[in-house]
Amino acid sequence: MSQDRLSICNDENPDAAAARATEELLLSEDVAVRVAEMFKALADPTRVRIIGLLAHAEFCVGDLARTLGMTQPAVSHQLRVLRNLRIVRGRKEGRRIFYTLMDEHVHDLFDQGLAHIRFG
Amino acid sequence: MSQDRLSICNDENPDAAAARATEELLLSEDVAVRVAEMFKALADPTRVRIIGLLAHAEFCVGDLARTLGMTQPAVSHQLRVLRNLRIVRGRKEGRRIFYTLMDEHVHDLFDQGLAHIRFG
DNA sequence: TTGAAATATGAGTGAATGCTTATATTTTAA
DNA sequence: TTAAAATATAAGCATTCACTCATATTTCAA
Repeated sequence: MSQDRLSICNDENPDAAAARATEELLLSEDVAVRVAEMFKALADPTRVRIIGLLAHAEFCVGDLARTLGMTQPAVSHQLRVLRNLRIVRGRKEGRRIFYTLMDEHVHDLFDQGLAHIRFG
Repeated sequence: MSQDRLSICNDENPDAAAARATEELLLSEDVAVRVAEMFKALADPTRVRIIGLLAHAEFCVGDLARTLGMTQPAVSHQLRVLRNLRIVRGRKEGRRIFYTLMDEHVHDLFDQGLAHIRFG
C-alpha cells in the first residue's frame, strides 16, 4: 500500500541506539532457519506438484510416480523430505501407502503462491 | 477443515478415464517451476532475515551486512538473487544503494510463514 | 586528481540437493 | 512357502548453492 516509511543507514547516523533498534528488527537465527525450512518444502517443482496433487486427494506412491512421470524411488525420496518436514503423512493400506497433506498451513501457502503466479 | 474426499489409486482402477482425470490435477512443468522459484526466495535463512528487515524499512547494503553479521559480498550476492527474482529493488543514492521490498505478495507469504512458525 | 568508501562481480570451494540404479522390506497371492 | 507387488532405503553422481577472498566500478572528498 504505502511506501516504506523508514530508511535505515546507521553509517550516517552512527548512534548505538539506532543500531540496537535495527537489531531488534532482525529475526533470530532459530526462527529464520525454521521459516526457511518450511518454505524449502515448496521450493522444488517436484514437491510443488506433489503438494498440488495431495491438495485434491490422497494418492498412493505408484500413482504419484505415474502421474508425475518419475521413477518410484525419486518420488519416495521427495515424500520422505515432506514427511520429515511434517507436511505429509502416510496411511498404510495393504501393501500400498496413501499420502495426505498433514499441514493446512502449507496448503494455504501453496494456494497463495499459486495465485501469485497465475494472477500475479 | 474436512479430510480429503478422494483417494487415488489407478492401479486398483486401471481405467484410462481415471488416469486422465488424475493428470488434469497435475500442475504443468512451467507453473510448477515458477511457483518453486518464488518459494526459493524464502527458502534460505539469510534471505528470510533480509526480507524480514526490508519488511520494516529500506536498508543500505552496509547496514544489512552489519545487522546480519555477515560480509558485504555475501549480502550482495543474496540481494542479487532477490533482485533477479524481482522481489527486491535498489534505489541508488550517492554511493549507497537502498534496498526495498518490491513484491507485496512475497511480503504476505513471509508474514504467513512466520505466523505459522510462531503460532503453528 | 588521487584516495577512500560503498557496492558489485567473479572465481573457487565445500556442502546440500535431486536424481539414478540396486537392494531391502513388507504384504498379498499362488 | 515362494514369488511378485508396492514401497523404502542406500550409495553414487552431477548440479546447485551459499559462502569466501580478491578485484572491479562508481562516487565522494581532500
